[in-house]
Amino acid sequence: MTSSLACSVDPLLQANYQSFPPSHRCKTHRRPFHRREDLRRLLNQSRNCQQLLQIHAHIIRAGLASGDHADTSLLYHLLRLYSSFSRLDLASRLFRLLPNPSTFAFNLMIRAQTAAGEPIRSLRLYNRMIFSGVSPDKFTFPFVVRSCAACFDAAKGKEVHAFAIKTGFWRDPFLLNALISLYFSCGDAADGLRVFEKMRVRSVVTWTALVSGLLACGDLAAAQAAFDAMPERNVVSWTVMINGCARNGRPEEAFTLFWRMLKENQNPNSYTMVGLLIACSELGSLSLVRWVHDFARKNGMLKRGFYIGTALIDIYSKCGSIGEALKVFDEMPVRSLATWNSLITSLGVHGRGKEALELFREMEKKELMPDGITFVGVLCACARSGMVEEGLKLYKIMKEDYKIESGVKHYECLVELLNSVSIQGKPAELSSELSTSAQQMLVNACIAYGENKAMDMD
DNA sequence: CTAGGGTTAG
Repeated sequence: MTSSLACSVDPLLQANYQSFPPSHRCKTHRRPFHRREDLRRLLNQSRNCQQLLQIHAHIIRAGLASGDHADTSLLYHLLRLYSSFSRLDLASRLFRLLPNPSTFAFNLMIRAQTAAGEPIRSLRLYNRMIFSGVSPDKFTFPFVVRSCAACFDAAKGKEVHAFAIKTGFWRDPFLLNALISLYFSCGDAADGLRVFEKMRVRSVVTWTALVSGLLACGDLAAAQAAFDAMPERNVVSWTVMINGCARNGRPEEAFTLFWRMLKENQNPNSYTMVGLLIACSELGSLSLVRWVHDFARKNGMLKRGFYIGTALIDIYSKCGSIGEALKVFDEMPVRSLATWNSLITSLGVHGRGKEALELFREMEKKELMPDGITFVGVLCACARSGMVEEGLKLYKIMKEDYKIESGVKHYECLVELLNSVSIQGKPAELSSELSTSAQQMLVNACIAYGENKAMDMD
């Protein structure tokens, strides 16, 4: 029974087909599907990745995955669905097995790689596409330019730009808008502006890309002028401008823009709220944070997503209200790593080290991968709550178990840890306070920190 | 299958 699957190339899928419990397999499908229409219908109805894998197995069994009867449209459909479920791993496996990947297949993969935060792979794929003689189309170029932007590679962007001109896509608005963002985000304002000026039809998106680019270069005045000159504005344009003011030391203007936006009947969304919260942190006004929070709640923006919640935790804490930060965390429907990091850091800063560590443990239990920022949070929490031994133990865990490189921030926390020993009035002989291995680690850390500052403190 | 905008360390 395995033979028909075995020739089908991918052990993962073979194992997958076999791993379905017989009951499940039989209930939905008595026997493998052979008809393309059935398979297509199933693909259209699929709600999760498990189902996709199952259908994939059926496609293979029906002999439609390779050879003379390969049904490329089915496979491309499947490829699209894998990437829409953010399963880059499965998409790449499938992609590798396609006999002659079409432009469409390459486009899907190039886009999926960038979306997964792998812009370099995305660019490599583009190179391979060109090299193997598959012609790019109008979809390809915007994806590739966005990958260049993610790599801050303006030179590669120019190459792609040139090739797009050569192949006749020089006036594609999707490409040109992407190029504006690319050049500005690489600090190349002159080229960004040149693209903008050459465009004959400028959509809201084009204008917004310009405003956003000018803000990224810190040119608030030019951005403001461009914003005022826009023929029409939408939520994104307003949000970009609000965010830009908030991040460039003009929090009041961020709010002024927000009132204007409401007056012009533009509906703000969660992106807008985050911009306002950044402005709040600049203003340090707890009541204003509460107002924004309330506005977001009343407009149903807290029911999904984690950006507003994460920003709220950070800002409530910075405005002194750790209680409200905790409440936000508890009520969040979804959390990201940054959400956890934010609360851990907040608790630490507020001297509630024990709770910070509890939260860290809970995170580990949930098999959420901590990162360098998490450890800055826990180490700082330990330092401020005088938990020296725990701090050093965590530092060790960070390096040995999680293989996270320590950066300057981590060393700073270690120095603070050391300080906290003397703050507590225990004179600087760490010997009485720390285990031998802890002492050794501390010494090593201080040496690695590169200066004797740390040692001088005791 | 296309575009422009967001969270955490300091």
